[in-house]
Amino acid sequence: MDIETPQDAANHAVMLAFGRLQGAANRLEYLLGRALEQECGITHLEFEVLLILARAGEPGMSMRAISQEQVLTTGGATRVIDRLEREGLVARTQHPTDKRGRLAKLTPKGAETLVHAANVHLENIKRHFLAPLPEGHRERFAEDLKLLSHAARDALPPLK
Amino acid sequence: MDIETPQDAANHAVMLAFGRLQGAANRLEYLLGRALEQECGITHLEFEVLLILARAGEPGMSMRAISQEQVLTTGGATRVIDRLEREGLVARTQHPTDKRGRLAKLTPKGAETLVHAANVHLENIKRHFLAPLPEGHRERFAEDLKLLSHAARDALPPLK
DNA sequence: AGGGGAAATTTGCACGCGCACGGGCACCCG
DNA sequence: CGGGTGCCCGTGCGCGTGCAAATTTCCCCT
Repeated sequence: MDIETPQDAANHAVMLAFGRLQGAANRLEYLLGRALEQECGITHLEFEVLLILARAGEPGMSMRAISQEQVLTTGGATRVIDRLEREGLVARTQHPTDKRGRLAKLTPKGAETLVHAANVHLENIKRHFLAPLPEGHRERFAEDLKLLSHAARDALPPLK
Repeated sequence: MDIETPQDAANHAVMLAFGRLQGAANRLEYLLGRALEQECGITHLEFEVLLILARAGEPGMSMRAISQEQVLTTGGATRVIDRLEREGLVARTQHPTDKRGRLAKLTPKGAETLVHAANVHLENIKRHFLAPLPEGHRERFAEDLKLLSHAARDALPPLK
């Protein structure tokens, strides 16, 4: 037991650092998410999913695979893809060999929307994510983020 | 315009880095949040609010001030404090001079819960947040997080 | 070949939060 | 000193997501 009083907790450097990770991520998500919604008509989550589908390329991706790229249950993935499909940004196809599975892939309209949104998003990332960091810190910061993100992925059991 | 194809977007280093910030934060929040819920009976947000109240100390904090420490509307703050009050972890008092305002402060039970939760949380932070980072990177990483968090706070207009 | 357990997706339910509005109060200006 | 403007808090509504059950299909073992 390291922490014995509320003040110990309140001023703990490590806990503060973790709080700032959450704080930075939450504020940036809100800030940049609003911009995407207003200028492109998609939420930040939907943008990230389009990005994932762009990486996946041709055969498409299963609901489960999508859910594991984000912090989502398969049910959550179903509904995100539902919305994107309704908007015509994504198309579902049957899995070629497994009739249980369905694959989601970008439509041309989805690709177009993604490109537009990415330019909007990138501008905001530069302003709010890159600019505050000292020039010489950015590369190592990104590298550490990668380590953290991968470690967290490995530690997180697949959501139902 | 920098990005012209979905592939440009999918492989853009800066966008990838931002995605990893979100990914790491979301996964860690889920992972550590579940632990807090199961072992301490409070959500991660509730924990962060207890921490904020511990820092605030005696007079207490207004709903608005709480909402601005997190990414919350005042309505959201009202409801978080409602739950914490129902659990006996927080007490509301009238603002001494302004009859519109109410102040929330930790109860002894809240302080006790906070200390317990902080120890649980800290253990998980060490394992999932500190451990994946190389020894020599941690200090600068925390420093950069602080820069980012503060910049984002300054850029984010107060939520209604 | 048949059967049972596992897997992929979808869906009803519950819950938390942003949003926007309403009531009450403070402050300032005339 | 009175009225208007604006702030603080609380609440109804809508939406998105986790959770868990149900359905369909697959796959392995006997």
